[in-house]
Amino acid sequence: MTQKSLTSDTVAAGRPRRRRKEARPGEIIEAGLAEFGARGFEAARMEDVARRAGIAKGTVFRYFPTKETLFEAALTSRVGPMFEQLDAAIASASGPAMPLLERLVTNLYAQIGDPALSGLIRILIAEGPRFPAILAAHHRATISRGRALLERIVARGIASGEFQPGAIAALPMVLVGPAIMAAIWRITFGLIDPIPPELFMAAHLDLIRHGLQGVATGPHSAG
Amino acid sequence: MTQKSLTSDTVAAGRPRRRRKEARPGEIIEAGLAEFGARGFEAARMEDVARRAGIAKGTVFRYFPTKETLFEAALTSRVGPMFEQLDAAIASASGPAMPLLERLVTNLYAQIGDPALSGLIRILIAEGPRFPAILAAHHRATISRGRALLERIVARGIASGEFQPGAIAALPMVLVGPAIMAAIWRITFGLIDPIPPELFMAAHLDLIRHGLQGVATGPHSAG
DNA sequence: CTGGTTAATGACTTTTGGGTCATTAACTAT
DNA sequence: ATAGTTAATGACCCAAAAGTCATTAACCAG
Repeated sequence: MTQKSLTSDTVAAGRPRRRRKEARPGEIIEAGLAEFGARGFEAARMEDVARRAGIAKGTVFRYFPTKETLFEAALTSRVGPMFEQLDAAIASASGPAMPLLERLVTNLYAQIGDPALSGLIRILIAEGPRFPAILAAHHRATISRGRALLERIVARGIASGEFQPGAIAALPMVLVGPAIMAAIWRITFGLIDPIPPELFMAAHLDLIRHGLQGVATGPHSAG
Repeated sequence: MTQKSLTSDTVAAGRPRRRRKEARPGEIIEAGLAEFGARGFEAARMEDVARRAGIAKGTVFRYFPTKETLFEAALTSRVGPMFEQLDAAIASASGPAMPLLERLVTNLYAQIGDPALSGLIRILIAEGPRFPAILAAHHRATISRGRALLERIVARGIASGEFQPGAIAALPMVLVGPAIMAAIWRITFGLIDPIPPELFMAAHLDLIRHGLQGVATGPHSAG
């Protein structure tokens, strides 16, 4: 009597139930990722997550005891090397460094097009301070690896005399700055003022190429 | 009798009241900006905004009828040309374009250091989709002006033969990509893995310089 | 077919926080 | 002083959403 007023006549009449213990967690995580990405942690509703996953709200809580748990699980499911194949390619490649760098940048722009990645980026920026552990996990698994990859390419280019040592070599990260900007642009002003990724990438590659090859300037440069 | 149980003996005992009709809105906006920047729109608590502004919760609502109103007022208070002086400087300057560009970039890094701007950036990225009008306002007032400024500098450099036309000239935005990346880095991995802004700026300037001056390559370039 | 196990359900409980308003008191004009 | 005006207050109200759990029914073993 403490709960429920419905008795035998109150029929659920919803969609048929299905018992799918194995598949649920993954589906809930996908739904959660979508909701968190679209609304942010606080604004996302567990009931919407459930609806998106095609189940009842209570079911979500059977698999993830709290909203925070789901959030962490969802974001942790996405930590992982984005550059695995690239990494291998770099290790086995023997030619000049520039094509490798171009390949990395091209790869980056391909990833940026994926809405799932946009969502992830937005979440990390928005909720980072509230979930530092998640930030650290992504830093460890994705960011620092990407950075190491870049550093390896640049180091190789310098060793072969293809690239000039200097401030860029000290922080090869800057080389992907424009791609980061493209990603941010997409998730902010992309709707108001879209910029074709090809345009961005072409300008980016131009910038990198001439920057890294360096100008054969003597002690004086301007004319 | 419908409200309040406190009678004459229940003394507030808080800090002394002060009537400051003129100063309140601005102070509340500052407090709101800080809270929204740190937590995001949903997670920010009106009571915390009040505490930060040194007033009672009810007072906030005397000036801003809803949380949304405060949010909009706070973000709108920050729309405005970030590049006003720079704009004037460009208009009156007559020398080569490169120093102007360097000045713009240097200026950008100075701004990035300001935590208020970091907060603003985070808010725009996180809450943009929920408040498209605010996004549009910033695009109009700040972004598109900055872009126009950049374009003017690059156009001038090309006219004088200082810069090469090409993909970069078609999208001068890429030239500030690394600064955007630095700002994003700061608000995400800045605590875990800090990068000195000088390092970023030095690499950025190197990248720009050699990219824009172009390499005097003949039909073949590699050696 | 049948009884046992447990995944799934959603009405319900609880907590949280936006928003209200009767009361208080700061300031002002006389 | 003192009465009038209204800025400021915070206890309270209530809707919304996280989280609970008694009940239901899918699936399976025998």
